[in-house]
Amino acid sequence: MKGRELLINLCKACDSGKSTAKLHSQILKTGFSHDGFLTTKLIPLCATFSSIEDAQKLFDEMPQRTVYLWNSLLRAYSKHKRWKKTWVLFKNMVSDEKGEKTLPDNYTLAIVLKACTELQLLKQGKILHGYLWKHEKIRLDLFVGSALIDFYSKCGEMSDASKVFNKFEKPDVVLWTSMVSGYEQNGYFEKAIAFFSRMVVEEGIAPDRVTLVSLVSACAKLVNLKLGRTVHGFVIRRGFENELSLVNALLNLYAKTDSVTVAEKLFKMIEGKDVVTWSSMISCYSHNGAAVEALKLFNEMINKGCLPNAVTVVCALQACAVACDLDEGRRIHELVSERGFDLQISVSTALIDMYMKCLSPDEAVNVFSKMPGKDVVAWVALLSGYALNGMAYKSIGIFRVMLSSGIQPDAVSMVKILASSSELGFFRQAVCLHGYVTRSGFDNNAFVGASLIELYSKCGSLDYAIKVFEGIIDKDVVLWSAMIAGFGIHGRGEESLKLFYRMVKSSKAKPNNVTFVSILSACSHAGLLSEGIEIFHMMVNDYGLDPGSQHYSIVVDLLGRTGEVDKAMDIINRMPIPVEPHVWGALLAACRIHHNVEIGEVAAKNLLGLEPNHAGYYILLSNMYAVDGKWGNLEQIRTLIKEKGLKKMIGQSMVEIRNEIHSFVADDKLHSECENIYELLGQLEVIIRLQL
DNA sequence: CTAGGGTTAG
Repeated sequence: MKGRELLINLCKACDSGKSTAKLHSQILKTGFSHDGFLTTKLIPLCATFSSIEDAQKLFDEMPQRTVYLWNSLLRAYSKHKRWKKTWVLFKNMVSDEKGEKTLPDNYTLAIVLKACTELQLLKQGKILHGYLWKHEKIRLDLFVGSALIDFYSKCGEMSDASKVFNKFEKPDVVLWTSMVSGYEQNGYFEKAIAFFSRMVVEEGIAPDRVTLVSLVSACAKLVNLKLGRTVHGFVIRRGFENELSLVNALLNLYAKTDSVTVAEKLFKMIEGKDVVTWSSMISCYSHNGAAVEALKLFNEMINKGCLPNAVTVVCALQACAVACDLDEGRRIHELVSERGFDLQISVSTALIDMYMKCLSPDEAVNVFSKMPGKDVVAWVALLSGYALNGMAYKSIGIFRVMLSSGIQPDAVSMVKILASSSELGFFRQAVCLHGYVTRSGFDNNAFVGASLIELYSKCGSLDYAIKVFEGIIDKDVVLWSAMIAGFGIHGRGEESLKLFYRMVKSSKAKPNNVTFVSILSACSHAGLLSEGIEIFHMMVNDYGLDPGSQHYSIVVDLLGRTGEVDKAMDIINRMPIPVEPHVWGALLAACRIHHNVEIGEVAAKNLLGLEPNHAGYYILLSNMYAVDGKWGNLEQIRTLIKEKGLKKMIGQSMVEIRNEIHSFVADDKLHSECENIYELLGQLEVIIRLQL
């Protein structure tokens, strides 16, 4: 064999840094160091086994630079995700400055378009696309095509992606898949599914594992369990059930469709679980309120030697928040700091949220203040957290600071600030925020509209809520639900019912689980027992909806308020789903009102078994004993609270004086103090909200 | 020499 051929064959055999270095020195010795073909082979080897700098050196030493040589270096940088460098290199390649302009080929364009995608260089990518008009051969290359489609879809330009796709007479499965996942990633889930069925039914193209991943993701986002299960069946028939990414996507589907038991079964069957598998299952538990299982799994994962990544800790922190488990949350915080995960905004934000939900706002603020870059999600976690901790008066100030630091709110953050303000109940602030919503063009968003309705309702201004509601012509189900709830919290159950039936009769919007929460609780607040029970039956029989534990707790509450404690107990005994704490809580509260210590103790026993660290429930129980004069039992409970070191949220009261809100820790003196201020200032409204 | 995909925070 000739020397050069031998070296080429040696390239193929290289599988380590050592063998690469050996080969390199051999090439130098035998005088082939300027051989273009050999160097093109050597560059990727160097980049993988040695360093990208060494690969660059090889390139720099070449007297002549062919398009192949450029491509190998470009690909090396792209493999190392050095996108900026890739882009700069490409510009050097095609620039005429030193008279060494090299024309890019289809390989070059696929790489560079990928760099544009990652760097979100929309304008530059479009220029490249324009360049292709004159180069049909490159343009119709399938690899360039998929890179272009991916570029447009990741820049959020699906119409352009579709234009590229349509230029291909015979798109292959990758091109079809790029479109399906493009629609999926841009939130057009139905379109993704429609595109998939066009591909399979009309074109007869067999989807591969990647296509199915995108399809399953679309099902998960649409919370479409039925279709998802069909796809799962298809996956098994095609023999893809060991494809990890695909199974992980299916696991996520079951997580998002509240099919915890199915998810558990699938999880146990998965061989070679990776960090995504574990994270998905942890997230599944957190998402479905099974925080204890989530944290158990998190520890099991670590014990089994699977290293959690930033996403995993976010899922675990969510579980801590759900479980109100401050200790575990702090432990994970330590782990996060050790690994340096807290540099990621999502992790720090999850920490803020966790501390807030565990009622430790100081620790949350501490995390927030240490964050180097704060995005809108972090700000909103902070301001919602304050509201959650009884300091809603701080939220609006934080919102202002956020705006002045140049962060643009999105629809979700508007919903959150409106919700935080509704905790406060200041009418004037509601009007201001309403103005902001209108000026910023958020008023066509159904969720924002619903939040406004809720805000006005909670500020005591049903008239304004109705105005917002009636002002929206195309009423979404969330708007109906919000308005029904609005009447409900004012005790105007009859009007809630009227509105509910108006919706059923005249609107295209169909009541969903949330609507039934609103109408049932409206009935409960107004004591409309028979009407409420009728609605509950309607939900099951006419709408085929499965009542969640929230619906059950309202029905228990409804029965409890009207004194039917035994019937409430009966309902709980016949529940087809696990009885969650708040259902027992509703029963306990009813027992307190109606002095039913016997059932009350049953409720309390179950309740404290499920949530042993919730101070509120102990207080409810102790109040029940107090009403009944069972001071011994009461003392026991109080001691228990002390022993466990349970935290009760600090009650705060607020006064608005000349547009500024002042807060006080609630005590007996406060009421007279507020009254004094009110008297002193006469025209000012005084709001006192004492919390348990 | 090359492509499309899975878990996360308000």
